[in-house]
Amino acid sequence: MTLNLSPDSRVPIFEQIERYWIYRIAAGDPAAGERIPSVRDMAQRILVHPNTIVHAYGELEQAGIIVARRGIGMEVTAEAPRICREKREELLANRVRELFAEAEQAGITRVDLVRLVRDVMNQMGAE
Amino acid sequence: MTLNLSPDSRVPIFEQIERYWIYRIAAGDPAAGERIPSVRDMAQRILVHPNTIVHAYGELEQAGIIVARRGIGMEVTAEAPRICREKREELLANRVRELFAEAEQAGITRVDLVRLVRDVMNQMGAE
DNA sequence: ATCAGTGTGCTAGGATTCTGGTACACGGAG
DNA sequence: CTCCGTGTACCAGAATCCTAGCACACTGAT
Repeated sequence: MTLNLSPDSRVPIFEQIERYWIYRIAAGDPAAGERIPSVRDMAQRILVHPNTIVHAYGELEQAGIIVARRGIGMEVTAEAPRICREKREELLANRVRELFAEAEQAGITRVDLVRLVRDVMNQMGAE
Repeated sequence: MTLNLSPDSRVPIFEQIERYWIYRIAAGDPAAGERIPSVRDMAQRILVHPNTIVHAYGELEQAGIIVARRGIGMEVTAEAPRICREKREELLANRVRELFAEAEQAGITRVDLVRLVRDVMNQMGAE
């Protein structure tokens, strides 16, 4: 799973970074007690200003997902896996809700929406 | 079909207005040759600054959906219905693609995604 | 003690979006 | 012609996001 930044996306970069770690921790890769890359390290990896990383990490810390250890790094908390799995569900559910809302405003019936979903799925390949 | 503005949404207000008319024209309500509300009238209706309406209408005009008639108003072009139906499909298809992309990044299998879609659908009621 | 690496705090500027206000040009009704 | 409603053009400010740079405080290894 790689972080693929979209600078032109409407979701801010700091939030793309935030989601990236939420999804990774939810998947169990950086487990509780382990650390995620330092602010400067992460900034250099993805070619983003350190302040943007600080912003993203600040959100994760406020959510209780990581804890800052001065001189050490950012450590994944014990509750992080549970929190991240919850947030993952919430994020995707919101996406689905947005899709339904858009379809409703567009006057598209659910049948046509299902057909559209199938078309897109086929178009993306059976991956 | 009512314009329900979301000022806190990530999609700019001018683009919400633009989509609103695309969906309405695609549905055939303001037919070709008819007019949509003037800049000032629309601004007063939805309590938004006229400049924001100008921005939205400018996008519609550049897409060939409306044509500005000075002293008269904004008139729906003959090609507008076709253009708007195409754009409607494109907008929704993009939403679906975004959902799949997000699910993939989150490490969610398609089976679980389908289950999530059903849950949200049931939660929204059988409307 | 010294040093490198870490998180933290601050100020500043550019880009985009929206709001606010003003002025000008065009067309139809009186 | 005069007036009103129309689209158009400009300038300015607030808010958010990102970039940029700098200084400071803390931790561990040397």
